[in-house]
Amino acid sequence: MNYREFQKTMNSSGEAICKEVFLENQDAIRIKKEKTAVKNFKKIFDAVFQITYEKGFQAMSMRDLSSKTAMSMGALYGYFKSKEELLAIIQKQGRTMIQRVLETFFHESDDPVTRLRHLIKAHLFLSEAARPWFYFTFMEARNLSPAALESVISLEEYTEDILVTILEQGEAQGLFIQRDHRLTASIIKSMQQDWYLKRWKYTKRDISVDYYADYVLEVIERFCLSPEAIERRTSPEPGQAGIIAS
Amino acid sequence: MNYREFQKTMNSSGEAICKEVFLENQDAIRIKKEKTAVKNFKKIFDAVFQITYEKGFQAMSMRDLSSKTAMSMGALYGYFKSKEELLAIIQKQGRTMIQRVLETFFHESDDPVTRLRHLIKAHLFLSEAARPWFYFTFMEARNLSPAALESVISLEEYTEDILVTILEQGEAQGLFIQRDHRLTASIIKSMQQDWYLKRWKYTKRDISVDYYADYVLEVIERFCLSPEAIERRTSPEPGQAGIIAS
DNA sequence: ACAATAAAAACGAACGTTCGTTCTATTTTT
DNA sequence: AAAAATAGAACGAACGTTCGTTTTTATTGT
Repeated sequence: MNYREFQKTMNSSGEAICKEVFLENQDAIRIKKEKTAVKNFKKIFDAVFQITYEKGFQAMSMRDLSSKTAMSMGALYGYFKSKEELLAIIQKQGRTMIQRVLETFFHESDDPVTRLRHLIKAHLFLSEAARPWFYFTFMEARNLSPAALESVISLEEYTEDILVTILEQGEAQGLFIQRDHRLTASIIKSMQQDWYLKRWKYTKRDISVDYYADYVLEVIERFCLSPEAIERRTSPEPGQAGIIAS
Repeated sequence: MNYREFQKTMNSSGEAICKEVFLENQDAIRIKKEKTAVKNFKKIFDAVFQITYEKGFQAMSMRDLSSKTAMSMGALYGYFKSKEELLAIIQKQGRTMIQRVLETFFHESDDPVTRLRHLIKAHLFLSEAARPWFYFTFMEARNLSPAALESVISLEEYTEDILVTILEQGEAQGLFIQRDHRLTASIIKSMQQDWYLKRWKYTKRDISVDYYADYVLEVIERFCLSPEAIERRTSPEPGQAGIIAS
């Protein structure tokens, strides 16, 4: 799987997310018609991501948001009760979206090795396709209420748990070396995170997400794979290890 | 080298940094006597780190800072010209401190392999000893002026350059495999960064910086070291590779 | 040793601005 | 003409910053 293939399986525009936001918060917002709500939620989210990427959410004023979206203050407040709630809505929707996609990719294969590959790639590709959501979730977590912050932490632990499970299964089947799997998972996550936190760097160097994903996989497999698993590696997916210097 | 040894080579308290801040900005601040300035700069920095860790710098009001430091508003403004300048001072001082320490560790050994080990460890240990400075430098970079932001980026690139240099030297000597060294350096940095960005996670799991450093080294060496270098590895420093499952 | 005096530092109320939010009049859509 | 959505002026609270005053510290003269 490469990024192009991944994109096809996703509804690329954020329209579906906006629709879900509308349906979930329908009682708390003033706008009645779905079409209007979805259109303007998209406008609002895009503007928030744009402004926030440069200044942070706290530094973004409602007047900034008003002028970027070309909506009046009164119009904006038809879509959320307060600035704090707007933050909470974005954070929550981002998290559920991420969690949902990762879950589908977890239940896709049986072999631990290919399962690990798919999951690492899926996570990276998703963070590429929905970069603003990932960046926002990470950088603006501080401003959340304690309860919401708990959810952020539990998502971090949840995604690690999935990786740990795979690594343990793999070890039981003799495919992975005995390691501190939890820490390995942490390290995998740190490399995934770098992709969307330092995106400017990789853009500048013309590094594609496919290239990056293969590199990360190579690092992890060199570290985790047992000698038997390495033997097996070259034949089933020949194009996979294209990075290794020939 | 472990963390305890590293700490001894550093002046642990931030007093030296505060003194330098005083001397560098002496013309811009109202306070005349070094002793008073140093004492209160330390109080101010500690308070800023504490408040900022929870809310971010923008969300911190000068009244927050006033009550946390137990200094009046008027007193505070004797130490910096504006809130923005306070941010710039902390950022700049943090960067020069980091750069200075890393430079000394770069010129410490000849062999690329031990040089790489020392540098990775030094970076991790420094981020442990001066965690608030690292965290602040990363998280509050957004609020900087374009010129100051350029400095942040150039420090990121500088530290990567050092790693790339070592990896290239090592490859020339047949100690490292041919790789995309720049990307390897990026990945090393991402793991180092995780240590201070997600410190709460590692604290919760009782993972020491020594343990983490050895784990990172093992990941990188498995990925980079040539077969000859691996052969050599067990004899010169026997205690080094204690992580590998026996 | 001790007032008297000058210098340094701290204080905190007050200023103008900007913030998030509200509300009613108006426009647009159905 | 009824309902839905937008406009933008207005509000009090909170912001960063200033400044005249008070308190603390250091220096001087006797």
